Amino acid sequence: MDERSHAIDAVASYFGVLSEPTRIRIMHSICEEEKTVSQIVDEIGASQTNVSRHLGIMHRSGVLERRKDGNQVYYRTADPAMVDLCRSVCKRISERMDEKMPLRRELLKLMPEAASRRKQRAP
Amino acid sequence: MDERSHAIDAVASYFGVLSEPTRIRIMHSICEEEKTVSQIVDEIGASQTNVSRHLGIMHRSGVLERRKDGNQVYYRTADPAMVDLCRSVCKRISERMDEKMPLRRELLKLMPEAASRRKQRAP
DNA sequence: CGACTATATGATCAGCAACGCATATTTGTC
DNA sequence: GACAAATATGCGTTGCTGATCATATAGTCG
Repeated sequence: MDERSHAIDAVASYFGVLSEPTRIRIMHSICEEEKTVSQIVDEIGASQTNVSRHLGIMHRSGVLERRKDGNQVYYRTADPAMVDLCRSVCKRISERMDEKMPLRRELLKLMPEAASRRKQRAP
Repeated sequence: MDERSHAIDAVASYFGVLSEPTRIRIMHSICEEEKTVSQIVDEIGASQTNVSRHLGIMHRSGVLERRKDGNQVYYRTADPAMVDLCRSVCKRISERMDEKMPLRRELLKLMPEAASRRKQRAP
């Protein structure tokens, strides 16, 4: 494994950290201010086990930092620059979604169930 | 599944497309100019089947566009803005890698053959 | 038409990643 | 020390994903 491959793996791995809906929710939840595990659990509505696992993954891969305060653990984003970049990506994706489905909003108003059943996987 | 969940899934899914080393190689290979499948296969050194599959995934998820010319198929990036964003992310990750391994440069100086392999663009 | 090249795809298998459950660990409180 | 709260982790299950093989489709050339 040469240096280039290592760099490529690192980049892919980083994107992989952001490729989970739950982890995106976590990012969104704490991108402005640090929060405890319990707070995050309450906000995103996932099990404590699961949130703790995802936080561990994000922390080990350098996306998040942790701070312990007594009984609780606060997590925060490790790199403001990266957060901004991710924000830009998310924004751009939203724009593209709108371009591709301009009727989306209207459809959701007209047929909420059909619209939500509409698409399950976007491979 | 409400609208917010759908957006979150879309974002995670998009990052998922970029979470594969082979797909990062493909992106890197064609981010400047469109290329045929064969060209990409030769450049990144993966099987034709595999490259074709990854190209299919990237195309279906809107990352790439295709153009057919006779016998061959040209692929190109679909969104220059997104390419720039990804470039920024990659750059930032590299910086973070350097921060984490400050001895890296020194090690490379000590092992010249590794260093000489370091930065090679396809001719 | 037949041979050849370029690309895509169905079937299959292995590996991994996410989840839930139960449990461990740490810390605060009485 | 006993107990409760907050967080982490080992284990087993399950579903998704990527790689490979064989084959299909489409276009080119003679």
